[in-house]
Amino acid sequence: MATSRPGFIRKTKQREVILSVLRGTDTHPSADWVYQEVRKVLPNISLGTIYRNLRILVESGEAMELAFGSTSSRFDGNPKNHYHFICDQCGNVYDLALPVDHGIDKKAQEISSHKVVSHRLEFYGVCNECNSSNHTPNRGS
Amino acid sequence: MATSRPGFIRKTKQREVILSVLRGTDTHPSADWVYQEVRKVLPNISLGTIYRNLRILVESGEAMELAFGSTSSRFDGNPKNHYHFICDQCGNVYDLALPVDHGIDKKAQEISSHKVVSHRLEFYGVCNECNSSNHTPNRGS
DNA sequence: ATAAATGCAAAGCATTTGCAACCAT
DNA sequence: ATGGTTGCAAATGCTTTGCATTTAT
Repeated sequence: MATSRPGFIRKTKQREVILSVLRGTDTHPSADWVYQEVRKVLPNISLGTIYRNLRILVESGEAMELAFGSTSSRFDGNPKNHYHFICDQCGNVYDLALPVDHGIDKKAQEISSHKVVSHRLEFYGVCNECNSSNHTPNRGS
Repeated sequence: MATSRPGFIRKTKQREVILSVLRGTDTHPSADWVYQEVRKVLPNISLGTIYRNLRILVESGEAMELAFGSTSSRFDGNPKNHYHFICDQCGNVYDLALPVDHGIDKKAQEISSHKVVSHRLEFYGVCNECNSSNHTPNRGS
């Protein structure tokens, strides 16, 4: 009789594909981008399922949710803390190889008296790509 | 004839009050909170005007927009860069007196090859207030 | 067999926008 | 007088949710 336990999370094709899509890119995609990708494999999947599973993945620590402007969230298949660079011009998000500074949490805790357990650090500016296209001299026109 | 210049931003009672409300609090309020406050002074103001003006203030550098979770944006009347602490439990946002590390932008630029111009740093954990209510021993029940 | 998960569509919310009236310049 | 600004309401866009059905266990 103990064939099912309440609170158990089943393994489904949908969640499997969603996670693999997320792991297979470094573009920090939106839910909709994931949707379009997953649809290539599972044409009948619904957006609702994408959102539900992204949430499950984030809550179980297998993925990370990134919220920048007031626009849509982006997701990262790499769950361990790392820093990002966001291009002010094209909006692309890049991973940074900068080592994570764990000491800073302690420092913040000392001066604030709150219990600090983590931090999030993002850099802004103009990315490589945008920068080079801007500098392209436009002879003509 | 030169009585009006295109692109000029007029001074209005509405924007004035919005900015003063924003400057008058350290709670990093949402647009709706600002709306409710401003309404006490200007009962006929509309939410749309709040949003339009918050945007103008942010773009002109007089305020700052903070986006954390996928919920609503919060605004900060202090436009110069400083760090925040967000309580995972109650969601409150606090300013931190931690000095801003400008050198870190340079470091990020070196290892990334992007043009880094600024950064944003947020700490997470449990705030003072939540922490003490949690630790209150519950004798009885 | 059973409850978790899905697909679908409707609902929810924060934010934006079109437009006629209004008002600062 | 002119065009930026407002209030209002409708529209948008992302995300969530209710429900009947399907599916993993």
